[in-house]
Amino acid sequence: MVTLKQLAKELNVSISTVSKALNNSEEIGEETVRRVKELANLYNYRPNKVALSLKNNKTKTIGVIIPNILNRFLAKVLFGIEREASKHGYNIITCISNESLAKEKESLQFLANGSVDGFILSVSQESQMNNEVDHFKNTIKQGLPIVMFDRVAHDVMCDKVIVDDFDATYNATKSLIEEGRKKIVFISNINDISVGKLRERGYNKAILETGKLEALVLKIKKKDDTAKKIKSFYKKNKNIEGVIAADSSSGIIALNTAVNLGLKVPKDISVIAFASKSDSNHTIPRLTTIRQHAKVIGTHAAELLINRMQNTGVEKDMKTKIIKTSLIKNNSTL
Amino acid sequence: MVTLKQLAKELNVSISTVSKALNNSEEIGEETVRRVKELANLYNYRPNKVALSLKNNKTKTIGVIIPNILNRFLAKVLFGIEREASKHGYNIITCISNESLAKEKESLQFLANGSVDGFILSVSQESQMNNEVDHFKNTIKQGLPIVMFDRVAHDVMCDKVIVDDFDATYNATKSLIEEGRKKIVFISNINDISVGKLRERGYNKAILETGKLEALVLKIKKKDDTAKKIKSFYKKNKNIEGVIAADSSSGIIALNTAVNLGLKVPKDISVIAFASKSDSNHTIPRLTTIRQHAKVIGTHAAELLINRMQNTGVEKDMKTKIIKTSLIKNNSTL
DNA sequence: TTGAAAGCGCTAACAG
DNA sequence: CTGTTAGCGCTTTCAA
Repeated sequence: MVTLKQLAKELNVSISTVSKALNNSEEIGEETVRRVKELANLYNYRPNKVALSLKNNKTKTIGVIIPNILNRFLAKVLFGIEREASKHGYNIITCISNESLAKEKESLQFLANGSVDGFILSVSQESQMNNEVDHFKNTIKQGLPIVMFDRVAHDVMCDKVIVDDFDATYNATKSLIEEGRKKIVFISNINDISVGKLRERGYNKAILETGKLEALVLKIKKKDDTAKKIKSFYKKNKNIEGVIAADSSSGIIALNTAVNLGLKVPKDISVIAFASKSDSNHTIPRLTTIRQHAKVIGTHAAELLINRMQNTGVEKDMKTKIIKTSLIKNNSTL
Repeated sequence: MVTLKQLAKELNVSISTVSKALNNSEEIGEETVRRVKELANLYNYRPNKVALSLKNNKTKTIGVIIPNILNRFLAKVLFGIEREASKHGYNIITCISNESLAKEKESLQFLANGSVDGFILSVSQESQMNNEVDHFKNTIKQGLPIVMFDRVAHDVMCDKVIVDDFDATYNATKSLIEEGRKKIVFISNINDISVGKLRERGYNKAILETGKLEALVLKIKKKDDTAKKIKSFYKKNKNIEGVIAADSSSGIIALNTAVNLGLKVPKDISVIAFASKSDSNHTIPRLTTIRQHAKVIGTHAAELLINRMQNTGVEKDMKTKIIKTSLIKNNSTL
């Protein structure tokens, strides 16, 4: 990489002259500016980012810590973050916590040494289960803003972007009830994280409100064979007419298993799941989904953080944005 | 963030004393070391990463440029890269090219200003279609090593990690032939990228070798409705007995569509696809897959790059690692 | 119109 | 054993 020093030497002027010329300072003579720019172009000069960061005490870099990159929703949010950040001239450094509190802490520490100007993150499962939030609070105390999305820690004061999980399942369940479905089951493999619990509550409320239907919940553990579990559930509980799935995997498998057992979807049974467009393209009939608008969530998170970083913490009121889900009716519902 | 300066002031010693004490230099007195470390601990001192980068002229950061984070394979590779990099104390800065040449170039330029010590990337579709490689060559000429994975540019001299795409479909196709399948179709939605073409050739070779079977290729474009296209293909070409899919989406839809048309899988028709474990868990019967060991690819790519960066380009011979795929037989084949 | 110098935070050679 | 100084690449104030 060429430096100002080298350009200066070759042009027989001082470093500061070169710097000013490249930054279009009024101070420098027209001719000099021309010469400097010409040579800089020739050598494809780019100001050293590290030096600038040191000088300005900011890196124009965002640390993103996500629990699991293989989760399509989280990957999509990351996509949204990257796009928005990139638009504003920010880079993102990505760390994957793997749902582990230790890795989450470590990443936070590792980046809170001048590597980044702020964080966007979704809380790991382990942190949520242990209700551990000190590492977040410490980071914020150090002057590094955090924006949390989706799985947030409510007792940490920071900007947040969340989904209307409760309403989403409440409405989805009601829509099945309106179809005339009686035996509706809620299936989830994310019952130990905050959003999973909210989704279950939304379902429960809708069921309880009817005053006659009974709540049926099937919780799937990581180590379970989902297909087996759902199949045996269908066999034990005859005449299930509706499925609300808290995650795409459960939803897809619930649909396919129903078909496999000879049920007609949606004639005999309706299925709705939190899932993506591509998921619904992969089932026959196409899965009715609750869409979370992951990219939008990412965009908003990045926006909030960039604002916060630029207004150097002047506003102290923290915002929580709720991105409403949409119920996209495809062919797995009436 | 606390700096050496502040610690020095508070302790009434010089900055270099503090620095040396923290770095366990022999030069400093035991008592001083103790005092310094104590205060540093109290204030949770961390050496400023940016200052270190400037000083050492390296950032311990890897730039990763991937075409599409929503592609499960690529996301998995990213996971592998992150894990390996993290193990060696490296951070990763992620850019998403979105299959665009312009964005790829821009990301490369944007990071080649001291932000990163090297790159790991998979070539964007547009770059591959236009056979554009100058931006890679320039980056390497600037002294920044590149490791390419999966979609590589053969005429760029750099380390590479690839998959045995040709052999994978060749072997998969042969396994269907050995099952006694006659009408075997190759379905692909990635026909404009290098690996897609290799996969088609592997299939063709196996078919041609039989001397009697006929190659049948169904290419799907991004804008196509895959389900519709496959359905009408099945209807026009009666008695298809085997499917080799170059991508998971085509494979899943081919399987589901067959079932939907009343075919028995695998009795009437076998399906094999490049896909992940979770994909095969999402179909009934479970999809037989060609696994690419994406995480391993990521691990190797990171290893190669870290080696290259540490051996300051002494070895000039570039390595190409081939990660062999595995054919995992599930229930969509005999 | 140009240049010298200081400073961002750190390390390390050299001096005391 | 501790401190001074220079330097990484850059910007910016102040001096010429």
